[in-house]
Amino acid sequence: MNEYIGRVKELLEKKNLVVIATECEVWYHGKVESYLPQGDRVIVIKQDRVLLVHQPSGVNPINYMKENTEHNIVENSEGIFLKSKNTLLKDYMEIKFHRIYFVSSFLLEDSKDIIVSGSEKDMSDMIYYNPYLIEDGFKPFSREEHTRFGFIDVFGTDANGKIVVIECKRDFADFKAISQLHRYIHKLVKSKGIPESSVRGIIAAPRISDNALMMLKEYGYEFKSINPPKYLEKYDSNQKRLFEY
Amino acid sequence: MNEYIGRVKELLEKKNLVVIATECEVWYHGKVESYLPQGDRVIVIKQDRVLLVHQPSGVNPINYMKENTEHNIVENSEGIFLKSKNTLLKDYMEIKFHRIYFVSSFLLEDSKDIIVSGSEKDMSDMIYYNPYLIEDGFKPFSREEHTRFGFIDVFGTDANGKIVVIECKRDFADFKAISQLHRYIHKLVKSKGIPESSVRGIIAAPRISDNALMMLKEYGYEFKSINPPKYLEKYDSNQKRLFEY
DNA sequence: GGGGAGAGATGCCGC
DNA sequence: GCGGCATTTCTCCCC
Repeated sequence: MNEYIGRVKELLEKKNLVVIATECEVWYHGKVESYLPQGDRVIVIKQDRVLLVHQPSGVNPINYMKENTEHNIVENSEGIFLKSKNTLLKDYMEIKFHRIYFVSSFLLEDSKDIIVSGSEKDMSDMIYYNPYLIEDGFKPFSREEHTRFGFIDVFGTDANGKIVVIECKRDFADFKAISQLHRYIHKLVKSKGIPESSVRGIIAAPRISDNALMMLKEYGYEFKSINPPKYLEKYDSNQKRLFEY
Repeated sequence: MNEYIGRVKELLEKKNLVVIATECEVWYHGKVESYLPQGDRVIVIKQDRVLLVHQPSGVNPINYMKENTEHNIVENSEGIFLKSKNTLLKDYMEIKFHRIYFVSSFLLEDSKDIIVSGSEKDMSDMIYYNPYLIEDGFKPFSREEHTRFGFIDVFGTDANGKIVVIECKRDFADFKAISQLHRYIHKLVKSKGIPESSVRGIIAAPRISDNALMMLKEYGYEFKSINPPKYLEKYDSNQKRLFEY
């Protein structure tokens, strides 16, 4: 274990990315307090001083420290510890190592960013550039607008000159989406002195929950079933392979 | 690289936890589509067949596959790939390996669960058992109650027999907390035919945002500044160590 | 399984 | 830094 600990110390100083498989205990003190009893875990310390503690299963880390955390190995009569402190966020972690299975490391280069398609923003873009998806005569004049009455996905007018406020959801629209739409329209009506009858509210989403539909009808809003766009090439399920980019 | 790939294949079959440091490209197709250009990453495949792709920095994985995903190494004229498929969730990932820096592995034993204190539930428990924290004469009669008018944190009566509905927030209370409280009270008043004037709404949180405070005053509710409890022993910042549990 | 709500949510952007 | 909001949110619990 001492060789491993020496190696970890050295790697932490070099600011390498370090992976440790270990049997350990973990204490955390910050917004909450937590204690993780002795057991097998994988610890990753990244080059930006992020620390992740992963259980043998599950997607999310069971404990973590955010970027720019200080990490120090401390050996004393009670055992061998990794003590971590984030002064800015005022949180602390302490890991007691009982056994170390392996230590791996490498200096990774900063990576490129991910390109994602099919988000809510892509949906509002799609509607903005293809207004017929809502209805004939719909004229959008802004999207993703931060106004003093809130953040509106798509904003425009219909064939009869009525104001149209559209709230997009990439998946199910629930009652929260309706109250979000209602809040925008309420503030809009109040601040501009427009009669409520000249504003239409539309939820654009693939589907809507029963509760949300009820709430929507109460407010006199409309639902338009629209799927989020996927610009990237499709996975070819016959060939079981992904496509050239 | 071929040795590494052979090792990964073997380890995937043995269902070990595998850590790979690699220069790679990643495609994902599921609820969204994404493409991650060539760069350095750390890949973790867990024993429950979870796959994580981590950038050299940041807390969250940039791509992931959930539990029970199938993973297969595929070598063809286009290169060496890890192809992953989750039939249940209908999502797919493809990783093209350009270089492999290291491969590590170990068979970890399932770990114990974490113990957390300082959550919203702990807060409602604390208020339930220490009602004077709200005010003298407050008598709670339920907590964390799922009712047909919603999920109420603490429910009780005050010294004058008025009904008290308390919504707890472990951190800042924002306008959503107020509308949540309003929704409960509105439904309660409607379903029980109680006059609105005989129900008091209280937000219990360490702090409240300006917007939320305005909204709270409009509805005639009250704010009580309360911190979430932390039962576990405190981190001693002088001694820089944690304590016996 | 859907629905409602919390989370050490995280992360992004705008003011 | 706060605010408002999306997220392959995740997770839990109830109906």
